[in-house]
Parts: sequence; structure tokens; C-alpha cells
Amino acid sequence: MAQSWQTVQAEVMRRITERLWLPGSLIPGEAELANELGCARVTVNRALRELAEKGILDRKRKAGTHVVKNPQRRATFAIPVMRIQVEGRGARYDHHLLERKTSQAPAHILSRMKLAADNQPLYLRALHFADGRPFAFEERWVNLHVVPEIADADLDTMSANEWLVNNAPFTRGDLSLGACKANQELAELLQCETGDALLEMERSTSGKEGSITAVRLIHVPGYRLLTEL
Amino acid sequence: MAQSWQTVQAEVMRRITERLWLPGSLIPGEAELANELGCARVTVNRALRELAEKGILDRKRKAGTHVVKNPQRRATFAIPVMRIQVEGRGARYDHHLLERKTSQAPAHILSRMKLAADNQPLYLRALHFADGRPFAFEERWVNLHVVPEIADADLDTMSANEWLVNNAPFTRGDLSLGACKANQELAELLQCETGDALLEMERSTSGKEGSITAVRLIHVPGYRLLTEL
DNA sequence: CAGTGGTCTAGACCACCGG
DNA sequence: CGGTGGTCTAGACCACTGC
Repeated sequence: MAQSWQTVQAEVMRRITERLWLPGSLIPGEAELANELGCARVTVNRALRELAEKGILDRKRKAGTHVVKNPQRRATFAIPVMRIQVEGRGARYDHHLLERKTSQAPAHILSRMKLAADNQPLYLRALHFADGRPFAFEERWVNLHVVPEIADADLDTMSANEWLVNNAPFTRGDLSLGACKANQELAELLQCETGDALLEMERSTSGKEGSITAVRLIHVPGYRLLTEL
Repeated sequence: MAQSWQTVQAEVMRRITERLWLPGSLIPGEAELANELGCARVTVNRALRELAEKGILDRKRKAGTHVVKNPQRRATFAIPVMRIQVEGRGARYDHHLLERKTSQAPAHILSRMKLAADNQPLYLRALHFADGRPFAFEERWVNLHVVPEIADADLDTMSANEWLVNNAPFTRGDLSLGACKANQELAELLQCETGDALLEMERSTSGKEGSITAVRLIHVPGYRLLTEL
């Protein structure tokens, strides 16, 4: 009668999908389930905690565990380093640094990175290639007050993306996804048509010393971000 | 000297971000860390397991725990029911069923849903509104062999999205995000310009009896998917 | 083979919060 | 207040896999 937490989880999922436990209903407490299934309470806890993290259950002290009414399923995307992403597709990776300067950043970047108005971040523009064809365009600001070492880095050999990932681990970050139209410049860089719809990803990351970098990635037309639920 | 798993996790993160433990390096074993930090091995295990799930550590039996070289950070998006999403923005939700029929599905849908060629799914087209303005367009196929009850559902009152979420919990699913251009029809439906860039989300879900539904969601221009890292 | 992580158990105490 | 989940502990056995 011994149970593993995966077994318990599967059994709980079965009762939910077979509608023995309806959305919104209260399910038995940990102790009761542990007793019924013949395992320790901690084991039940582990199983239920994961389902709560997935958004399938709602757990509150004293109130007990409920099946969520309108399940907000969560999807997890991997955000790999560009090189790994390209090589993972079986393609040869290349990148080209288009521009590199230290200058005033636009107001919306300063505010996103919470930088003082006189802070002059490093500004980079780069293209990532897969098998020699454009894969993504990158526009990036780096807070030199937090990672001054990047000023001396050879960003032609290792992309800023990769350099930062390996030299400035972050503790928090924001990410936003949207679509944008290719203007003439983007069309030339990505070798696509003006007006093409492009997937745009904006990220900003920070450590405990403050904002590290903000980046805007524009992917080539047809690019899709995939995941499982 | 007692430690909580959050404390342990924070300490490990500190050692990584302060580069005491470099990317690629082997960190002490659970037992050693537990001893050093003055807590039970299970507590260390809990802390490290979460970091491994986040893609910061790589754990292998016998090989030990390594700091990942090219951290593949993972971002988690909530995929709420459209109504909840709209109401969560403080707007009034509405939806309108544009079309509802049972018919042959295109080949790529049949293959995505792994349906037999003679399976005639339910086909739906609907618009979701926020404060009376278009928010997203939805095109959906539903496998009537798995959820025949939807044939009798009043999908004008409750959207198919919500009906399925509450009546056909799924166990697996795929999701893909991309960008597409508004054709004339989409432009009219979403009240935007032809050629506008739109965020497109495709989902397909299945239970143990097979594929449940495949849906294509096209969001209004300017819509962004947000998350934290 | 042997070392490392993965998990289970029983018991305990605590924190939160609904009634 | 008291019930519920959240967590810690010490010890144990197991599973995988590098050497």
C-alpha cells in the first residue's frame, strides 16, 4: 500500500479529470488522504504542492485544498542563450556586433532599468545568425555601474547575451512578448519584407546591486516559441 | 543554526551570484552542505531541487550538483481563461460566437489533434471583447468523440474556452507563440489595420481519451504577454 | 562497486487564518 | 481558538550512474 508522490499525484489528477472532484470543491485534507492512500502526510504534501504550483489546486491553511474553478494553467518556456538555441536546431551559430557605444539611453529604458538620468549605459546592437541566415536582432543596454567588466570584454567572440549569462547571474527579471512590424531597417537586417510580423521579446534583469541589462529581441518571421503544458 | 529551505536556497544563490561557485563547477554534496549549514539533508535537497527546476543547477546521481554553464532560465506564463484575463484588467468581458458547425477539419488540424481522417470535429469562431472593444479572435476545433456534451452546450452564455476548462480538464497540452499579419478579415474583426502585427497563440490539449481541442488565438495589436523570471 | 541524489517515514512544531 | 497546510528532523532505503 506504499505510495510514491507521483502515484499520489496521478491519483489526485485522475479524480479531477474523471470529475469525482469537481472544480471548486474541497478535497480531503492531507492527513485523511495520507491515511486513505497509505502513505506519509509529507508525501501527499509533495504531490499536492506541485499541483498547486501548476495552478490546478488552491491551498490555504485552515480553508483546506480546493480544485481551482477556472484553472489558470501555467506554461513554462525555456529562455536559452541564443547560441544554444540555434545549435539546438542543428544549425551553425554566428553573431555580428553592429554597434557598440556608451551613451544616453531613451527615457523608457532608463525607467525600465530604474537608472538615474545621468547614468550612461552601454548600448549594443547585434544580429544572431543560424547557418549564416539572420535569426534574431538584438538591441541591448547594459548598466556599467553593475558590470563594468563588460567594457573590456570581446563581444565579437562571445555575444553579450552569453557573456552576461556567464558573468552576471541575475536574481530577478521581467519578460514581455508581443508582435511588431518590420520597418525598413529591420527588414534589411533580418532579410525579410517591410511590414512582416515579427515576434518581439523584451527582457530586463537585475541583481541585488540593481538593474543589469535590458534587451529587446526581434525574431525572424515564422519564428515560434514552443512549449508543453 | 537551524535553517529553512528558503535560507539555504538564498545562501546557495548568493554563492553563485557572488561567483564563489563558478558556472560549471561542482558544489558540495547535500550531506556536506547540510552539515555546514546546520540543517537536515532533506532541507538542502528541497532548496537545490527548486534551483535545478529553474535551470540554475544541474543535478545527477553520483556526479553531484553542478552550477549550469549556460543557464537556460525558464519563464512561466499564466494562461488564464479569457474572461478572467479581461476582468483581471478591470474591463467588462463579452464574447460573441461568430460561427459554429460540424465539419471536416483541414489536414494540419487533423494531424495536430491526431484525429482520423473521417473525424468531423466541432468548429467554432468567436470574438472576445474587453469593455466592448475586440480583445482577441478565437478559432477552435473540438473533438466530439471525447467531449460530445459540448454539442448541447449554450456557448453564447459561456464561451467554449470556459466551458472546456470547467468540463474537460486536460492532462497534456502543447502551446506555440508567434506573430502574424492581420488580413482583411482579421482587421475587420479586431478593428485594426490590415497588415498590423498580431500575437498569435496556438494551443492543443488532450486527455487520456485523446485530443480534446485545438485553438488559435489572435490578440489585438499592442497586446503583450507578461511574466517575471 | 560505491558515492550521490531521490524519496519515504513518523513525529513534531509552527504559521496562518476561517469561523 | 483550533484546524489546516508548511516545514524541519533523523534515519533509512533505494536508484542511478560515473569511475
